[in-house]
Amino acid sequence: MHLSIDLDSEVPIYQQIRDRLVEAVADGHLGEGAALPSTRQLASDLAINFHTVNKAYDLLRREGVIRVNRKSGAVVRRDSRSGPADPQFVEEWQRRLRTLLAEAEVLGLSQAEVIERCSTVQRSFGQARPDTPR
Amino acid sequence: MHLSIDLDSEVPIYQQIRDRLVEAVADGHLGEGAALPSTRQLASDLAINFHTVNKAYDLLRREGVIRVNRKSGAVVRRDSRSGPADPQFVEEWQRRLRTLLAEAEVLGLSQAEVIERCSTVQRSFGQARPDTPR
Amino acid sequence: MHLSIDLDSEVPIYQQIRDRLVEAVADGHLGEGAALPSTRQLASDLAINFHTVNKAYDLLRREGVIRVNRKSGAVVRRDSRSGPADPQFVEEWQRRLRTLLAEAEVLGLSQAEVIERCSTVQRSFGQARPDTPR
Amino acid sequence: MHLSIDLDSEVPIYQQIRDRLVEAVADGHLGEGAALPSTRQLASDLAINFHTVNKAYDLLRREGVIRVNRKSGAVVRRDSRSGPADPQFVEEWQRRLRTLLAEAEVLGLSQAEVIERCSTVQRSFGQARPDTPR
DNA sequence: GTGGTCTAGACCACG
DNA sequence: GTGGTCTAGACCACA
Repeated sequence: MHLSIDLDSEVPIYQQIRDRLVEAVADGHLGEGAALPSTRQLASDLAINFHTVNKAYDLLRREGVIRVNRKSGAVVRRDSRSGPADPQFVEEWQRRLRTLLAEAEVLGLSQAEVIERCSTVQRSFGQARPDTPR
Repeated sequence: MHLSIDLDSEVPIYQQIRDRLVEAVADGHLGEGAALPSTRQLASDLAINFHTVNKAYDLLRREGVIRVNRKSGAVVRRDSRSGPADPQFVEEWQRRLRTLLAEAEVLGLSQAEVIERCSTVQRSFGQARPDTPR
Repeated sequence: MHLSIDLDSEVPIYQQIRDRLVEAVADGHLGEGAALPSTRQLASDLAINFHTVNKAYDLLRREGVIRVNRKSGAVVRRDSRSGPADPQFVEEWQRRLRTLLAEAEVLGLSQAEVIERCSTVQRSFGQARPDTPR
Repeated sequence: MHLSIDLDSEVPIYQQIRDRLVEAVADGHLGEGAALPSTRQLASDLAINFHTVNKAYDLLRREGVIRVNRKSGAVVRRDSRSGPADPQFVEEWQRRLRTLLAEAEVLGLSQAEVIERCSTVQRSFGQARPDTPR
């Protein structure tokens, strides 16, 4: 398991870990039931402190993405086939979508181009998991 | 000019101000050349420190969204008709898009529904500025 | 004997076993003198390590709920008809009661509703053991 | 603000802090809007590390009991007059109630005595806030 | 001055 | 061997 983390980014490291793992679940590299590396292992790989990884995992656990088991470590609990999640999360997600699309407008990206980029990203999610009907 | 700010959000206030203003530009409430309220005025309206507003304006300036002039105050420099912006910004935007779409997958939103939501938001941007050709 | 255990709960498994067994004694499914399953049997049923079951039984033994005998296994030592227990246990129990009731207040449950819920649970305890005078 | 914490308890310190604060909210010592001491201040008072207090506050924040503001610190967000909370929390609360009442049975407390103890505790909650109708 | 992040290391609980 | 807790201290972001 390799995650590309930027130690100099203004985005907190634990948040980057969380984001990369969510992406890995979305694109099918980590399916439901897949085991994540142990906190200390991943911390060692990324050359960071294990508490930072711990915080990322804890965040994912609270979001319902993984479950953490003292014995077997962290395991993916829900992926794109797990059905709808908490409406509250969806609402919050929608707010961020609005902001991101507003930024695209100001950046001068046309609405059609934005939709095209969305579709491209979505297709990349399907690739590692081609058997899933949509 | 009214901006809805949540003082208890985990999102920094200056970031919220920046986000709301970007949205105002995107939906046409603030077109190119439009004047933003003075920092002290806005700070007073929102009952916050004017340094916080200053920080938001400075962020928008560095992003190329507004132009700040000592005597005429802050003015919108670019809106959705201003043509393409710095490719570096676009690249960074694309990364955040990928993360946001990955979250949607994990939340269980179908790809079609996500595209639909994007389109809906984009249409809401067009409404206050119907004269803009696309 | 079937106990519902959640392997992913934040509550330790041995604690869950202990809790379920205490509830089984309270609701009359396990009366004074009743034999508990052997540690290896129960561990096999729950698909967990038998050391974990051992730990639960040891906890119950120290609490005075069961008696453990090398050849006859674990037997219920006291149930609701056994008379008052160690005042120290009662005192500690009372502290936890206070915390739990405080949580109910903060959750917005009315005091009357809380009492009602208590009574309902207590009635469920009486059902499997209707002969006990109160 | 003084909280009685047992450093030698098997209950984690951050959990004890959380429990004591919930009780303080329930009994009216901390009403809605009341300010909690700063994390570092409370840590100093209790002679513990501020990270431990931090964790307690974070827990309360996630439970919806307090809100945390970079400027003004932690403030009580909901007390017993705030109306019903998340049904999921209530359900989890009910499970713990069942376990606690089962323990009372096994301890030899009569059902009537348990109800009496509940009522006594509840009356103590009303004392510091006598104006609240129930 | 407030909380948030990250590091570092020790010790414990769990299974 | 896994995660959880606590301590300790540095540095930064926010308002």
